[in-house]
Amino acid sequence: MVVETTTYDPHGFPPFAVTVDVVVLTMSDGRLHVLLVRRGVPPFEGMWAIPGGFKRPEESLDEAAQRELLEETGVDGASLLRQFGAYGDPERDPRMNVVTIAYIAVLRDVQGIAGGTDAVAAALVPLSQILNGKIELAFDHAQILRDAVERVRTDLALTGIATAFVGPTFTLAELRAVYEEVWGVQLDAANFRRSVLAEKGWVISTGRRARPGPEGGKPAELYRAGRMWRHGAPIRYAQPSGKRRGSK
Amino acid sequence: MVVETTTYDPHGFPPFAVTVDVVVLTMSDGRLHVLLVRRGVPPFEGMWAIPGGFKRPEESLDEAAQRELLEETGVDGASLLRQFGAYGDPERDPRMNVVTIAYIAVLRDVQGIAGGTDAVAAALVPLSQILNGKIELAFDHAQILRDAVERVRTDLALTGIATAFVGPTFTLAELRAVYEEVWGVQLDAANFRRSVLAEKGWVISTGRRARPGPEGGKPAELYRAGRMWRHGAPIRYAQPSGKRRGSK
DNA sequence: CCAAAAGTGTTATGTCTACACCCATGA
DNA sequence: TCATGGGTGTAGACATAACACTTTTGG
Repeated sequence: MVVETTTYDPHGFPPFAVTVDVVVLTMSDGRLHVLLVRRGVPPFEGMWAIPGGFKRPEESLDEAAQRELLEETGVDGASLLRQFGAYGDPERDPRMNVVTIAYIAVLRDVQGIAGGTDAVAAALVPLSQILNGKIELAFDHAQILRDAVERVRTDLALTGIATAFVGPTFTLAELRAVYEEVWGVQLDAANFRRSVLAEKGWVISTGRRARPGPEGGKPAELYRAGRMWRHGAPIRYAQPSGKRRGSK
Repeated sequence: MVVETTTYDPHGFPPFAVTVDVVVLTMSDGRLHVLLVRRGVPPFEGMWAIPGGFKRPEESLDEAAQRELLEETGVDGASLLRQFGAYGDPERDPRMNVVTIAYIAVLRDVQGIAGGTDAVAAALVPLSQILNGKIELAFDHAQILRDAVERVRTDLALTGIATAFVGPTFTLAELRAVYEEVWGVQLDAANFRRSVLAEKGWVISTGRRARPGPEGGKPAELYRAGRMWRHGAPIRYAQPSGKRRGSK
């Protein structure tokens, strides 16, 4: 079979449609949200779906994902995109054979994130609504989304993805909230702080301070992300065993 | 653009060829090896390439990978296959637009691993020969292989992939050798043993013992993999900082 | 007997966790 | 002044790394 696999005829191949889907994740109101679009035509008319579109012959997969992200959110950021899976079951689209390459894009919460697109058709939906089955998604998009969340969970401990959820400057409480929400745990604020500050290069103090919330409290120091996040993360994966406390 | 992405015409899409490539990794003679096939026709005639082939319209990506693995190695094991990336640069195949979905398959070393295929055209090649550029690969296969190795490295700490490199029963030295070779580190045999035996469910003693090597030594106990490997690995990632010693 | 590799014991060091306590702010 | 969250200190539990030492084999 080696011969077959290495000497294929350029013209005798089965053609497929190739699409790129982008799972846009963001932290809104302390909760993980995903950007979904509502389908206007069959199949799955009226259902929510992950935004995506055809790969063009002249662009790479990464470029296609970047283009889709720009079209859907107005955000131009190749660095935010991360490919995490390909889906090609013959039945995944009832009309035709479609192979889709799925990407994750982590954005910090932006008001009017769906501004560049039709406001009625796109919305930020709380992830919990989908994971618990309250909202059904078109095609195999529920599975794709579950896989995306799982990938973000592991990437949180392995890469600097956490800093993509927060703004260019952030408090350590904001950063901690990302880990707590994505992993579903409570992290000790004191120990979290020490882990992140232990090594120079994770977070860099800006000297400025955030305004306390409406209920008071000491103003938190504002940091920006250091270079170390390119090589990993300072926080290890914590089991979601709710026996921890914050700094309430 | 939402409308465009959700209402595409089933007949107006750009067609692509979709292939599945399988990076078959194995531990041979204490070294990580990859199964390659030699191309018999242009382009890249005579060069080594990762085995693969077209996805068929009626099969899923996983099934296509499983079929390719069976055809190339005679091994039937869906559980060994792990999808890790998709590659679709327009220029990656000079003849046509090909999107390939790449899989890793970890096998224990088998004599005649390429037995089901043309023996002249397939071979197990030491990974070092490719990573250091001694052997050039066709297409973007060098990149695919680098990505595969990187994925195996992280999976080693996160999944039970280490046990796929060894046989159904194995000594702890064999298991340790997998980590040492893939990570490029030396692990303390005593501490490795304790980590793996600390929790019941990683390895299970068979009661039998392996024959010592040609240079003597105490016969090592033979273990089989427990159920815990489904949920992770007992060994944490160790930096390749050669300042450790084995139990020589 | 010796060399080699498996396997056990031990100890210093480092990391993690939990929680007490102080600080700075809004109301 | 009180409530709220930011930020520091610290003691015990736990994990890790290093390596001495014992065991069991082949030659």
